[in-house]
Amino acid sequence: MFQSRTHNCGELRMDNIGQTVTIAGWMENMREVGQNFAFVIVRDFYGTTQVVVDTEEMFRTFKEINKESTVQVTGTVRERDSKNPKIPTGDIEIVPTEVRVLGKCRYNELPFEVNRSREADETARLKYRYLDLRNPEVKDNIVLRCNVVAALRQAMTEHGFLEITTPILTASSPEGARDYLVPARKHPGQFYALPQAPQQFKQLLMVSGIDRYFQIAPCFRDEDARGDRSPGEFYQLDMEMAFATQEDVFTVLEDVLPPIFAKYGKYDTASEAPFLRIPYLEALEKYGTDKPDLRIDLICQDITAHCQGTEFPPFNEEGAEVKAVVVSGSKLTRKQIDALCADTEVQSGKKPYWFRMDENGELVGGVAKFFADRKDTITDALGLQPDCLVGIAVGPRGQAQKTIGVMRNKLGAAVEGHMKKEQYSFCWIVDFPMYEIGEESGELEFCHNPFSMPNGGLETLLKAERGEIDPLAITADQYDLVCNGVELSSGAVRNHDPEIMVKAFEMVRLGEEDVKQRFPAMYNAFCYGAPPHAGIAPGVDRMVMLLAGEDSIREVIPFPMNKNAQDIMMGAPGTVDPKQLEELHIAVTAVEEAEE
RNA sequence: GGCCGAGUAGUUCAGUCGGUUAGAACGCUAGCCUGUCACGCUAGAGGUCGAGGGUUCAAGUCCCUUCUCGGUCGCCA
Repeated sequence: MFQSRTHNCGELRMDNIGQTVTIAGWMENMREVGQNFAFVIVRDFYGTTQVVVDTEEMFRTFKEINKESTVQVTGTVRERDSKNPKIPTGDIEIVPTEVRVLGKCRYNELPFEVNRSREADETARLKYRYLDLRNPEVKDNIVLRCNVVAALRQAMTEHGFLEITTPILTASSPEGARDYLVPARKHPGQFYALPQAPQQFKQLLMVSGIDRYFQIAPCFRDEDARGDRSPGEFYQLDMEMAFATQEDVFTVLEDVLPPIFAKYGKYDTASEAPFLRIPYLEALEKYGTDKPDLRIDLICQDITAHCQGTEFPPFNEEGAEVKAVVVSGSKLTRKQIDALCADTEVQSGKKPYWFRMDENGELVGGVAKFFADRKDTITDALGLQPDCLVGIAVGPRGQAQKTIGVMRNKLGAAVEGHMKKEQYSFCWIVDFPMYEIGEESGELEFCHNPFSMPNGGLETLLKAERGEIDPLAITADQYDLVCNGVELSSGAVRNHDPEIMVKAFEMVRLGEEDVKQRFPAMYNAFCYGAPPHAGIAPGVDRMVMLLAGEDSIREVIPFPMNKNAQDIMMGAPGTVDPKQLEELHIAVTAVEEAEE
């Protein structure tokens, strides 16, 4: 029979010497170092403890047990002959008197070695996630996640926020990502949708008089995965404040996040409150992206004016802008530069160019010859010194910015001394435009979401309507929190006025009926007296990923799905019993047909 | 959906110009070893080279098709 443990595998010390103890855990290893003499390592959540085997009977007992079986060991604690300072329990060992197998591991060969699971094929890790999680390095990320979530809860509660859960089965939202749908048994042909975010509910809570709301909220979006984006589902620290401005929201996060990053982060936090605020357009111009990695000290520049009249055709294309990023002290070889340019082209969709100033102050390599007739001007404009490498992007503004932004990241990481990798650098991106010209439609569309309050309110929209200002110049108090080039969070001061909401929709050729139809609950609620309100929703998974210093978001999710949104451990998604489909009034078209 | 990369022993990988019996490390099995801690030493077992087709006297290697996984772009209010 299984008895209670007296100790876990991480706590025995010199003080326990002489005591009779019972531990339990997984048999990690058996090192046979002599005839009928061996060391057995037992591992549990808390650590590992060494059991010394020095009788023929015990040796035979342990030798029959497959690694990774669970065992219970009762014995006496004694001081080790040779101690191991690398292990917390390294001063002691247990001389066993009784050993019991609690859960047999039936296989003497595992899909991977537990302690080296991070090197194993990801598919195998995900299929045998329970083995993967036995690896302390893997488990620690999940423990970190628990600690971070607990700290977030505590901090938000201390700031007067109430944690309120909102429905998981709700209505499909007409905007945004693809929905996950759930058939409604009692309503043939109708569907619930899993929430992409609790956006509308939290705004309704504001109208309800809840002053400060938060939730560690599950969000569901049926979009493709990325390294930093889990397919299907993820968690946000969703929050909203009534009678609040953008600054009020910033103050809360600048108060809540830094201590958590300081306590649980792998690196130091470089940013102090208030975090740097960068207007959206300035971010695009200086960093080539709206999620700049401020650990890199490079700034992009526009050199369009200096490229007029060059012999290089791309510089002279209609509407082309030329952007440059200069990195000093470059020792990159021609081969390295080419590889870097190729990577940039893959990621930005546009080939970048380059030239450099050599150690003698001559412009050489790449497109250098096109600048030969204006060497002094360009040297002056870019502040070139010997051993400077210049990355160049050409194209319509957006394309050129994107390309130079990718180039900036790559050069910053590749050239010594331009990136402080081991720190957290925060910034707010502010003043997002309210509208943009849609690439497909060619007409005015909402740039991000339609819930934001345009700066200047109704008056601004009316001016735009009268043609007094460019609608593209209208900004919103909409903001992103960025850390190390990762978009941690997006938020806004919301539009709480039905009249302004309708007007905002009219700008994109929609009207009152569209607002009512798409957001009936919110529109109705706002007609009953809504407070001005603002909020934000930092991604929990991404935050933990940054804190853990991981590049893949799957390392901080307990049971992640693979790239194709499959849980190969559980077999999801999978087919279901025809009877279930019948109850749900669902007919499945032949898959082949669906794929045609 | 596009592009790039990968798929060879239980695992991680190597495999030259197409050429004899497809190798290494870890793991596994057996033996040796009384202070190991990534224990060490000796020996052994273990392969549908992702799948299908083709070229060839001969294919892990070349060609075509296809599947799977990863990265990336699209997408992600």
